Amino acid sequence: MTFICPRVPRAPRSARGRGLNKIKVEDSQICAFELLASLAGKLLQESESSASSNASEANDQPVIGGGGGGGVKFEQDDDRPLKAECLDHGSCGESDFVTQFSSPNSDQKCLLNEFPHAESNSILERSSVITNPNSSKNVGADLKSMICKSKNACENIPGKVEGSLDSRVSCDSYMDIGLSRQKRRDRLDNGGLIVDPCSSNDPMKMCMKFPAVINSVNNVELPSCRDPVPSASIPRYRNGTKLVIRDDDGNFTRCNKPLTKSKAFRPPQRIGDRRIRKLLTSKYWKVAPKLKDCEFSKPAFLEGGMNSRYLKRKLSYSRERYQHNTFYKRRKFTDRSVVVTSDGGFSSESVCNSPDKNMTGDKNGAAIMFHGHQAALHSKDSQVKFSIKSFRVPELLIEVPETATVGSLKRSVVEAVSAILGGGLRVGVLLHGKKPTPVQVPPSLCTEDPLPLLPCDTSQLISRSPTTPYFSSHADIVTDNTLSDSRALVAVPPVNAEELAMVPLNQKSKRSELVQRRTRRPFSVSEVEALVHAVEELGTGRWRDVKLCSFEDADHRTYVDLKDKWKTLVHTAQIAPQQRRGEPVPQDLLDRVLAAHSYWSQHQGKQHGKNQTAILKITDSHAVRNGVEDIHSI
DNA sequence: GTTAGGG
DNA sequence: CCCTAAC
Repeated sequence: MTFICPRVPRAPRSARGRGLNKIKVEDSQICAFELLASLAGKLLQESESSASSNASEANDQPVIGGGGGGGVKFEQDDDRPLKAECLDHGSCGESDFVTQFSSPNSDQKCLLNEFPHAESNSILERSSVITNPNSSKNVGADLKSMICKSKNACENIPGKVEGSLDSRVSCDSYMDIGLSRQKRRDRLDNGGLIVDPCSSNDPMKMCMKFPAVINSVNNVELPSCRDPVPSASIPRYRNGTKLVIRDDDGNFTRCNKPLTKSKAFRPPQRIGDRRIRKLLTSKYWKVAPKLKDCEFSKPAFLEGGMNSRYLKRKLSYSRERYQHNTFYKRRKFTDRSVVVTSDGGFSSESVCNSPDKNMTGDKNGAAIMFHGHQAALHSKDSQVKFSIKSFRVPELLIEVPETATVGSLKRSVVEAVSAILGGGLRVGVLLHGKKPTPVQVPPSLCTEDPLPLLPCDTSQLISRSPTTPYFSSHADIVTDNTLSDSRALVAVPPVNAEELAMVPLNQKSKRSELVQRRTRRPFSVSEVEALVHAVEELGTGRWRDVKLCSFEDADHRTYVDLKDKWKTLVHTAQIAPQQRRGEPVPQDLLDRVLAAHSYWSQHQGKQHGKNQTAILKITDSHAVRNGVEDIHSI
């Protein structure tokens, strides 16, 4: 899975910004998916294997993933006891599962971290579970795992885990995630647990297929939140990438610059609104060299809490038309900083809206949120839900114009990634070396075939869910314990409408998804009357004047709207009453519409003055009811 | 930025 | 209502 796009070399400022700049992100490539799959597999595995464990109050949000790697957080349901082996700790206060990924290059084996028993909380439990995948088939364990990007991670200390975790990703159609009883005490200097996506059996092969390899720099650490030895902990953000795009000047994408002022004379909103809206169009998404990101994004960024509509009005008398959805959506995008890192990592960090504010992502990996729902201990149903908060794209080349602005760069990245993932995401999980029953999840919004994101055999597809690079999408993996063969069921719950709206699933829907239509606001009779009157006076070719004349205060009516309405009015007046829909328009108004339409059609509509008088006459005459012909006679 | 039309 | 070509 290599995505090649133009790269933007980090050249001297002078050099950059000239000619066609290209951005290439390819360093420290990581197969986030592998990692994710591995984690998911572990989780599932754990579910199965874990025979008994006390549920822990997972108040803390354990975070997996060091600064460099994807963070995976496993948290246990408060409500539901986790059936796992607790190490004499009774209840585990937290289910922290910290994992670190080390550079795959160096070692393709999964390293097992050992956590002090005394201090380990749920981690120990989980570790034990992992260690003994086969120990129990009763999956009472209720795991709620969340991969979060957390700043708290820094506080976490890598712990040791008894047992070994072997996560491997097979090169064939699916990811093979398995747990190995064999303890691998290979530890990285960072002391993190290493999960190597690459199959230990055939590392080379793995690497070849998955260019993205975990760099040592990008190790994912799974520190134990309760690790007694803070010193062992590795700063999460050591290598963590806060995705922020900087321009050549080092300016961050988030712009504090206020929106440009609006014209004093004409309704200022036009400029801003139009511009904003245009920016949202595909054309601008591709390249918006001359547009300042700040112009449209700033409010969203800075005014995160503000009502988008309010912002617009405050900023530029914007019309509801553009403000509402546009800003809203943009804010959604912009709230998440996207960074193109020189080290090749593409990732995003999203503002986690979830209760867990500790969501942390690793630049190298994907952050996965696991929602564990464990049924009763005796329940046969065990569910593990996870959502991908972010993940890394091994290679992404984006071509941008030299004049590209920060905003355009960001959009380009988003677009490119969206294109890559637009078709959906395939995730294969293999538990205990068993091939899960392929489960196809109808992509809720995908209309196109998914792009072969992974060199996997589609036959092994067990999960296919629409997702996006950094915008949270939720795919729930449900493990049905009733299935002895470790079949993993993947359920894709309805996605939040807003999320969907902001997540382009494919090229085709991208535009439509990006810009939401304004809410429909049918013209009232009074509005129609005002419109008719204005057109009678001004003609049909001066919509801006019509707007200013009769709808100046109606921010939600643009002159284009008025023009459109007139068009529909004319049509309405020409069809049989039975065919008309919506709020009935008084026939007299429709007659006036026809009259004016006919008149201005004959008079090219732009002159008024004398014509205005004429139209007034027309409307007052009975000729109106007799159709166009009568008007001509006038 | 507006206008005019198709979608 | 949206999108855009053409002004």
